[in-house]
Amino acid sequence: MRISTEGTLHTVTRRLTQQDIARMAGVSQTTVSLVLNNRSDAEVRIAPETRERVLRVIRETGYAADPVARRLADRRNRILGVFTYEAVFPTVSADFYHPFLIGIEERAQEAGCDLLLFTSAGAAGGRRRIFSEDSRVRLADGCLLLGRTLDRDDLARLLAEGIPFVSVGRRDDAGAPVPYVGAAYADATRALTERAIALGHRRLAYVGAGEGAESTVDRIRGFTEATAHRLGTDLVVRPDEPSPATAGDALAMHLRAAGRTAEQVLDALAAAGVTVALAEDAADAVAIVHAARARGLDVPGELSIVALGAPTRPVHVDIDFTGFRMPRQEMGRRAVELLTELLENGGTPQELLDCELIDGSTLAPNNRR
Amino acid sequence: MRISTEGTLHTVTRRLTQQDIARMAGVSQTTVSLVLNNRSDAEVRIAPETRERVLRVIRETGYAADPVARRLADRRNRILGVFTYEAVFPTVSADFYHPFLIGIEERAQEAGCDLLLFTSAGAAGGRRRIFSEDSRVRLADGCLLLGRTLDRDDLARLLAEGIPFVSVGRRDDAGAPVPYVGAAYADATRALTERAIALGHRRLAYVGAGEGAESTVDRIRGFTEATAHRLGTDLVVRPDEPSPATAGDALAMHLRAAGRTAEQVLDALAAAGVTVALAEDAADAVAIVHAARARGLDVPGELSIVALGAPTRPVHVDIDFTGFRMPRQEMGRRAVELLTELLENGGTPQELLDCELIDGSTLAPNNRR
DNA sequence: TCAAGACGCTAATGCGAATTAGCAACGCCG
DNA sequence: CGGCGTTGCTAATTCGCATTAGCGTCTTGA
Repeated sequence: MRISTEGTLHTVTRRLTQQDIARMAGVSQTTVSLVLNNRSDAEVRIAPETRERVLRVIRETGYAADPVARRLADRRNRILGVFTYEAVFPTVSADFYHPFLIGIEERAQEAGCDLLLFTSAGAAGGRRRIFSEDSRVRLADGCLLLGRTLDRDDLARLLAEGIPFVSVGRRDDAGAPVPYVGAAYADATRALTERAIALGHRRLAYVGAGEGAESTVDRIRGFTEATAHRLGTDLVVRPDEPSPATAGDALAMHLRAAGRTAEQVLDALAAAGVTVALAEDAADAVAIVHAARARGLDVPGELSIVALGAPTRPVHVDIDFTGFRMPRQEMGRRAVELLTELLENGGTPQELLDCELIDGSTLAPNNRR
Repeated sequence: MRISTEGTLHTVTRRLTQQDIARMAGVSQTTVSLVLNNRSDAEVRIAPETRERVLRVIRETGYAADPVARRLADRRNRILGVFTYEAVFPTVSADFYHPFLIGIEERAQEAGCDLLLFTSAGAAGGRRRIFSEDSRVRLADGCLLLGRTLDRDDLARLLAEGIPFVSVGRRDDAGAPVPYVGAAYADATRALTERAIALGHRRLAYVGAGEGAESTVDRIRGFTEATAHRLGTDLVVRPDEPSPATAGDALAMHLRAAGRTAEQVLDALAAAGVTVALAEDAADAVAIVHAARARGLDVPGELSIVALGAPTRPVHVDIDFTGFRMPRQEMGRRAVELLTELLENGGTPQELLDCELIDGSTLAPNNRR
C-alpha cells in the first residue's frame, strides 16, 4: 500500500503490522505475535502448519516487529543507554573513557543489545545532565553511567524512580546503595605503598586531589592504611602539607596537585624529605618525573614515583611507570553484564575489579638512609 | 506507589503517567498532554490557571513523558540511528571513521537528538547487517549509514520500506537514488592529476582498488578525465598493468594495490616508466614512499607520490604528502543536517563536499625528460 | 454416555501518550 | 428570549504489539 506523507510529494510504503501479516496468513494478530516470539509453552500451542504459514508470510514480506510498540507492550527493548558527561567521540583517541566504551560495545554486541548515547543531554550548552527537559533515559531498558564524578541528585533520582542502571566506577550511597563496577583502587594503592615501604621508604607522599571523587578517596584510603599500619603514622592524612602525618622520622603526607605546577610539587616534596611520591593521576606523574629530571634529580635513584592508574588528561606517557593498570575494558564489559543481570533479577550489584600491578622502573629502594 | 516486580524481592517505584498527573491536578490526561506540549493553537485553549496548576504538579513530581509511548503515538523520537559495519569504538583512535562520528555527535547534540548505535546488528558474529532478526532501525526517526561499501540489498530495502536515512559517502542508485553526503573525490583527484601534468609528468599511475566502492570509482574518474583531456590517453583505464592506456609517450595506468607488496608496486611503476603515482589510500602511499626510499629512490625527486585522501587502515603517517583532505567531520555534521531536513520535508538530498588540496612535499616537477 | 482434559486458536485488553471530535457553560446580539 | 459563537475542557480513539482469558472441537477414560 502506498500512502502519501502529508505536505510532501514523496510516497512512503506504509509499514507492515502484525495485523497485515495476520490477514495474509489468515490468522489472528495474536497468532502472529505468538509465532514471532516462538512461544511454545504448554499454555500456548500453534499447529506446525499454521506456524509455518505465518513464518512464510513473515519471510516473504520481510516483516519485523516494531520495536517501539514492542517496548510499550512488554517493557523491554534490548537497548542500553550510555550516559557520559562529555562527548563520547571527540577526545576519544587518547581518552580515559575510551577503553570503557570498547568493553561496553563489545559486550553489548554479544548480548544483542543496541547502545543509546544520550548526546542530546547537553543541548543546553552546559554540562550534560541525566534528567533534561524531556529525557530519553527511560527509552532504554537500563543505563550505564560514566564519569569521574556523578551528580548525587541525579543518582538519587535514578534510584528513586527505579530506573535500572550501573555506574562504571564505585559510587557512595546516594540515599540508597548505588549499583556499580569499580576498580579496586584501595587494594592496588595499598599494595604499592607497602612495596615502597618494604623498599626502605619512610617518608611518602600522596599527590592528587585526595578527596571528592570516590576513585580518589579509595586510593587515599589504601595509602593511609598502609602507612599507618607499617609506619605508625596517622590514619587520617589531611590534604595539605602544613600538617603531614608523622610518626618518628616516618611521614605520610598528602599534597594537592591541583593549582600547583610540577615545580612547586617538587619543592614541597623536597622540603618534607619525601623519597617516594604516589601520583593519583599518571598525567601528574609524567609532569613530576620530567620536572625532576630537568632539575637533575635521578628518578628513581633519588626520588621514586608511582603512578596510581592511567592518565585522566591526554598526555604522552613515555615513561615505564611503576604503578597499576585499571582493567577498564573489562570494567565496561562487566558493567553491561551486571546491568543485564540487574534487569533480569533486580538487586544492587556492587563489584570491584582487581587492578594489575606494574613493576615498571620508577620505584627503587630508598638510598637516603 | 510501590509494587513488586514478579519473581523478585526488590520493589520499584512505579513510573508516573500523565494519568497520575491528571488526577493530582484535577484535570484529564488530555489536558496534561496539551500543557506538556505547550499547545496554544486556536484549536486548543487552556486557562492560564489550569496550565499553571498542571505545570506545578509536573514540576513537583519531576514527571517526564515516556519517550516510547510518545513515539508510538506521534512517530517521532529525536533519536537518530547510526549504523556501521564495524564496531564504533575499538579502532576509533586511529580510525578512518572517527572524524565522521565526531561531526555526527556534535551536530546531533546541537539538534537535541540522541544517537542509537546499532551494535547488536552483529550479534551473529559475522559482519553486521542492517536488517537482522529483529532490527531496531525503526526505533529511530532516521538513520546514518557509514561504511566504505554498503550492501546494495540493504540499501534497496531501506528505500523500499521508506526508512529515512542518509549515507555518509556517495552511493550509486539502489533501485532508486540514495540520499548521501559525499566527498568530491573526482574533483580533488582531477585537480591533483592536472597539477602533476602541469609539472611535466607524462607517465602517471593510479594505485588502488580502482573499482568497486563509489569512493574509488569517483577518484578513478577524476584521474582518467584529467589524463585523457590533457594527455590524450584513453578515457577508460583498465585495472591491470598489461594494458596501460597510452598516447604517444604519455601513459595513464592503473595498478591494483591489493595483494601486492609495496616492492611489487614499485617494480611495476619502474617498468612502466611512471614518474608520479597517485595512491587511493594514504596507507599505501606511506608504504610506497618508505619502500622507494629504502631502495635509494628520491621522493619526490625521482618519483612523486600523491595521497588521495586519508589512510583507511591505521598507519603512522610521518610524511608531508601532497594530496587532499576530505572534510570528514564536516561530512558527519552535514549528514545529520540533511537527515533532519529529510525527516521534515522528505526528498532525496545528495551532496558532495569539497576536499581541501594539500600542497605537501611529495609532488615535484618531472626531471626525467 | 458423559465429564474431563487436550488442542488450536482468537477476542479483548493494556501499555502511555497524542489527537480528534465534541460537549457544557457562558456571553452576546438581534 | 432564542440562536450563535467563544471558551475551556474531556471522552474516546489510535499507535503496534504482548498477554490473558476463554471458546469451540476432539479425544479419552470411567
